[in-house]
Amino acid sequence: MTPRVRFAPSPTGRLHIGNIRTATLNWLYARKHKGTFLLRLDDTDTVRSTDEFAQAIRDDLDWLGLAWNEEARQQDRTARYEAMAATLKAKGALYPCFETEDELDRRRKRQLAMHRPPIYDRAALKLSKDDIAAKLAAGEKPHWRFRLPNTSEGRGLAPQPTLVSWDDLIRGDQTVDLGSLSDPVLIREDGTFLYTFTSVIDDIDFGITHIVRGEDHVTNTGVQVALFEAAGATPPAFGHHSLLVGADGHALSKRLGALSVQSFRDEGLEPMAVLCHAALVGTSDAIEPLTSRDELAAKLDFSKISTAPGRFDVAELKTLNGKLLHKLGFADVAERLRELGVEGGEDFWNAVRGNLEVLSDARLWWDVVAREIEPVIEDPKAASAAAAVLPAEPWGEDTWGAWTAAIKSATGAKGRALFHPLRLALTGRESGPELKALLPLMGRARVLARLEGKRA
RNA sequence: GGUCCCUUCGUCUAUCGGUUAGGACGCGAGAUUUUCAUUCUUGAAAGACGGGUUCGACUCCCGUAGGGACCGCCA
Repeated sequence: MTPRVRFAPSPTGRLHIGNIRTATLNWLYARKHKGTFLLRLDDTDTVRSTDEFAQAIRDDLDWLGLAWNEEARQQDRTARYEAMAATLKAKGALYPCFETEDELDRRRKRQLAMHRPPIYDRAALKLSKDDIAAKLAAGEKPHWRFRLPNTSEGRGLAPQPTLVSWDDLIRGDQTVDLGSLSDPVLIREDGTFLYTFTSVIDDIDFGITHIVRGEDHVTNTGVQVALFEAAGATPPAFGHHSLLVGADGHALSKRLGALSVQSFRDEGLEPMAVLCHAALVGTSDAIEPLTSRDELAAKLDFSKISTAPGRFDVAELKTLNGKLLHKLGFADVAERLRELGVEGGEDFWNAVRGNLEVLSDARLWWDVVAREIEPVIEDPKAASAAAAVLPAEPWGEDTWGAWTAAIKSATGAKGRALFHPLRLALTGRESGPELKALLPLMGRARVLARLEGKRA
């Protein structure tokens, strides 16, 4: 059976590192097993969902190179949800409730204050048919809860545990006690559906075989397994990866905006670096730069994902980005270099790639070899002495050695005292690629001008 | 208040009752670069705390502390 997996973001915001990790894991799984990757936009929250966010999510996935085979929007599927709801109501799996949100909220707070679990007491289950008819006649609108199976129903009885178990792809044996949970609301007072419900119906209809999502869903999974069964379907396999925490070890949720795909794009990071980091962070594998998605997919192994929270550090991502760039060949970047206004060829790329953190840094070095920079002259006399022995063109890879040997015999300077001033004069920078490789790309006129302290 | 998960070098982690506790990032050193960066080699560096179980515990159990998740008419 080829797997069918899905990534189901709600279009209420941009994709961020936490989302991307889920998306990447799912995509890689489909890729590795030649399965299908479905993008499902969970937009049942019509107040917060927007088309703009939906499009931004598509753009972000495109940028990451996570192509999807099929796409669905929950807003398009209400007819199907209504049909399933009718079936479940007929079975008695869904029951109407008339408490207001305020009332439920107050009740929860009271329970918490009394140090009791904030669980719905199933009061609506005690409503008689006449009670319900009267309320409906009075214009009251019900919301509908899913009656979790086999739990005790109050009446002074001690709650009985109702255990739902599954063999989690990532966490191993998992058990959720439905007896400690409220019957979830599946249909709002206004007749619209909630995620817990729509997600299960979609997963059934789209034939999803593996649900890989964050640890924040483990309790949901307990409920949803019961829902799958109530709907007469066999639950798929589940895998719950740990969530990410920040470099300080605390929850990421407050600063997700700064960790959005958009911000990674803005900073000039490589999609492949983001993918590698997203797939490898929080696993027992080393976080290393891989240049192909297939290589990454081959490494994917859910059992290697830690159940402890993963630590995400942007600095680490940037380091990874640099290491990835250092591995890339000219052909991999040629087009994007041109877009950056860098016209250098393979010689140029090979000379500078070891000094890049982001690709746009190449522009700096292109300015150094082919455009204008401000030289830094520490000692004008030494600079003119160097200029005096600058070899005639044509220049090649031996030019640097010949020139510096000539300067050394003329001035007696050696080591750092010889090279550091030359680097500053020729590049305006403290560090950079080997000058041996840079020099021939600069050309004699430019070098001479810079040695005179002129912008060139 | 309840339920669940987690805790090994600075960081991410391997180990699944007997190991010189391994790797990666970062850091230090050396080599290359007659400079720096890159690259390569190499070094230092760890089992939260307290109790058990056991011939023997990082590994199993209990407790404490710390971290994470959930307990929504959000997803």
